[in-house]
Amino acid sequence: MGVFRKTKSIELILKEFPDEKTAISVIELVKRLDSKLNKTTIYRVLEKLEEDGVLHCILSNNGAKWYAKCNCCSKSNHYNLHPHFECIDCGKIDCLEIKVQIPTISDRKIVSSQILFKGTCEGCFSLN
Amino acid sequence: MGVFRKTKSIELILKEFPDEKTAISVIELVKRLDSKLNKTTIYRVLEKLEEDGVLHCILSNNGAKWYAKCNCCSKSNHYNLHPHFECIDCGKIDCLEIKVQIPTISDRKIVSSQILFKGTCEGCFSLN
DNA sequence: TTTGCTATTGCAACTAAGTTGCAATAGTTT
DNA sequence: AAACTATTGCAACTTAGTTGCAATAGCAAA
Repeated sequence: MGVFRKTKSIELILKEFPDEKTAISVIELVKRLDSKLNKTTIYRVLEKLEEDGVLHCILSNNGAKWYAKCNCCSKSNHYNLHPHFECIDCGKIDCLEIKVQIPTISDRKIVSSQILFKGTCEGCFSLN
Repeated sequence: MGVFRKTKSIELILKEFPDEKTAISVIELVKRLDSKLNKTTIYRVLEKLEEDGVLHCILSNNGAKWYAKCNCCSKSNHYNLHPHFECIDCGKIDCLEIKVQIPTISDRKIVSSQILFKGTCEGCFSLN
């Protein structure tokens, strides 16, 4: 793809991503923009933004889709090897700026990875 | 839970797991056992077997649930830190017998992880 | 500014994974 | 054999995500 028109939908959706670390679930996005955009549009715009290297997709522990801004991706090469963190208390997911060593395995070729750590986030951690 | 009765359902479902490495998707399991078991039963038995440390659950790249036999879990402590591998050619998922270094992050406490590598598996690798 | 092209959107209907409530069935213990 | 209750099957439901199509709206050229 790549025929990018500056539409209201793209603007509204991107406005929901405040920084490069915080992810938002599609469900939350559909709820927030319910009065302004159709859910089909939201799904389609997210898909396109992912293809174009603007957002990347994360699967939460229960299988729901979350999205976050990319800060080092290109259209052709999604740098999706950074790990994510899901808080088991508040449920939020964010990107971790650390690298995890990808192993080499004989007879197999690893081309990408999906790493989700679960635990207690900063906010919930300090509440205890 | 833990009130384990030796039922036909448990026997039939466990029979589908040939070894400790190969995972099966719930969808595949429902298809295979369609004539013998109701899908509700399958979901419920899998959930219980997971709680009891007999099986563990893996999320595939598209969010579908897969299960595989545990070989070092207990009821109270699921050892689910081993990574999994999903083949982008044939789609199969299996368990990797390697350890991945879990990092420490300040202000957060990691209690579990979910690591999925994607690429080409042994079988598909040798076909190319 | 207007026209025309076509990417994008909204709508309604659909698909499919997974869940729920309840009555019937079948392990297990006495 | 009887009784207790965990387990199962069924049907109906929930909900994330998809599809087809007609209407709309960016954008470029005239």
